[in-house]
Amino acid sequence: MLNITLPDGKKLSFSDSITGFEIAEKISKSLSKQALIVSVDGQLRDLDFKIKKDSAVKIFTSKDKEGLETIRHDTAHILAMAVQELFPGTQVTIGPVIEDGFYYDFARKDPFTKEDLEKIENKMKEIVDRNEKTYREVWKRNDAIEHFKKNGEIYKAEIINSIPEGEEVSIYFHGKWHDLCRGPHLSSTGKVGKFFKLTKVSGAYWRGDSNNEMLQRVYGTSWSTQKELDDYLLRIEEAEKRDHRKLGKEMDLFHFREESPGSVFWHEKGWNLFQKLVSYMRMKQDQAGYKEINTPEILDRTLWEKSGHWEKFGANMYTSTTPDEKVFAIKPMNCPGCVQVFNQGLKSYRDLPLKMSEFGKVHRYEPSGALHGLLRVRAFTQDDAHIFCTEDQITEECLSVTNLILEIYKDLGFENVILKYSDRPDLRVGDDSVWDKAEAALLEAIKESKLEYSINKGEGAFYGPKIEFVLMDAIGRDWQCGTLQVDLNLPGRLGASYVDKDGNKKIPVMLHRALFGSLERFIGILIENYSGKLPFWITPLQSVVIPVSNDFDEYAKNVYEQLKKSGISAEVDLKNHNLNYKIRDHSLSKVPMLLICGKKEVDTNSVTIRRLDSTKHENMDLKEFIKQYSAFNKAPSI
RNA sequence: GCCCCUGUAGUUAAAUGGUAUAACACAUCCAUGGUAAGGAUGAGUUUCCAGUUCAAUUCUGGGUGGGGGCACCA
Repeated sequence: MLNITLPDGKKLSFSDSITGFEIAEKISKSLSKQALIVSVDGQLRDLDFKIKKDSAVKIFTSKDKEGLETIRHDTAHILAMAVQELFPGTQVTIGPVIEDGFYYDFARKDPFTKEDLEKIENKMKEIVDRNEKTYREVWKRNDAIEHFKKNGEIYKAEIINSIPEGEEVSIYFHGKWHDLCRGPHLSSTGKVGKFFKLTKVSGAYWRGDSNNEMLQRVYGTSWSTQKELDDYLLRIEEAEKRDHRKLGKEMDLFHFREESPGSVFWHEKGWNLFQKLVSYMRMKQDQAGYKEINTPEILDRTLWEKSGHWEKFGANMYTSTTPDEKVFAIKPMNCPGCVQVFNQGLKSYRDLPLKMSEFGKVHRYEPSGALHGLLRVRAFTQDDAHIFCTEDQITEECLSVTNLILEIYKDLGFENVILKYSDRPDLRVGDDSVWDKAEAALLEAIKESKLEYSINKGEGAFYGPKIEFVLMDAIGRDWQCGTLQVDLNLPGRLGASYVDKDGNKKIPVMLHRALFGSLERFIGILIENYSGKLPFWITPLQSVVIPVSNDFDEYAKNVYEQLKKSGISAEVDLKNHNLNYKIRDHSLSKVPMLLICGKKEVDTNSVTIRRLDSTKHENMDLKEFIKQYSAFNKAPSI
């Protein structure tokens, strides 16, 4: 007698062993058609897995995450089958499911071309039509290793070798083709359907290690219906439309050029946006008790040696040798400079916590392949601050930083924030006992903040553990921005101290924090989040005054002058073009408000507002307009 | 840095072993227009360095930039 418990609590009894498929059949005919895999006591299994003891069973269809992931996993196998049929001698390695799809890494001398992808895709569809039956076998480890070695699959043999002793080595067959795989899989290749597409090819290191050889990775996406596939492809297209590199060009915000890869040439409007963010943050930080400072961009090599940067960060540093052969480094971080400001003059425990902020421009020699528009550059401005405090103050200061960050994100329209906590990396400075303390204090602050957090093992900075603030944008992508790091190492290395109550010198704790992280990067994120239609108060060009014809140029100029005085940014468009042309022109560059001036407006001393993405006309008295909109010209929390 | 793709006016693209085309933008002129492109005229271009060739923007190699990934990371 065998008792099966279903997720709704219902129990079914069977006399003998039973498979998931048979249970599904028992429940309903339609379920048996839709069933893809099962879980038995929480373990995902094939539909034909023989259940021999009392178990809790759940049946998954394509509507479940587990079902869809299995479809993707199977599509990856079919990809590997197709590649090996078309290109004999190609070795298979791994082919996992990823967000929205899957990939498979192959070892092959010749690279796959775009045409190859098409051929492979057609072959995959053929394999689905062949509807090859899937079955699972468990092999002895050594037999499996021998078998794959004999077939020239040295990567597979290596993978089997690294499977822990005692774990089953399962081999899945789709017809004759077979692969080492944990499973589970659909019962046949036909079950996968044809709602997939191969999206790109790229290189990828074997086992993710850049010391290893490079394999060829084929990416694909796979869904359970044509509509889901179409929706996904549309979503990708929509995301491309908000690419900040494209919008930055269209909106005339910035550009890059060959003479300085990874460094931004800010145009007037982009720089205006940049400055609006800076002055907003100055105001917020001033309210929160920060003192703004500024330190040199170029500092002597010896300081970087003392701080540990020369050794641990040297590969990313720009250096400069002067005519008299002295070596300086262009700062990749602001911290050593800030500590020097702290070191100047004697500090008392009464001065703590001392919060020093700096909009510091740093340069880092990033690997060329990492550069990506504003999101990853070689020269960027950190909205940095260093908080010198006592060990007892760490938790409280961390909490106040967290609150400031959340407030600022909210002002800019990001309310969905999670934390990532990273502890000690392999490459680090300082004793483990010091790390123990720093990690504990930071973790305590996180717990008190009550925010959701995840742990990244070994991802901390070389001088201390850190929290990263990750925000979610309008289309669900997450971006790492702010960071908060506890540092019990640098102040000691650089000789920072304060006089404590008892008259003895003590070494302060230093917290490093950045709110947006990099202004450049944050602007990129803002542009993508808003598709270029930024909140009014940070929009660089808020209005353009357009006369209906030259007859109204004087009035339009007058309106423009008044707007400028009120702090609303404006241009007046007196070019030889008609109204339609100008509306199109400024709409494409995403000016939120166009102010149309003709006879009617002159007569009533008013403007007609035409908003971006609206064809409504709204006539408003000019004084009233200025009063209303200059009030909107600041952050929500100010 | 590694793998693949790629570099043509300000921008987006087209074409070619005999130095190149269009649209938009720009300039001048005409038109003076009420909510997403009015018309005419004009000026402007093959990423750099080698090689092959009578001839290279085109073919080959390299540098460099850009893109998609990997690795790295704010």
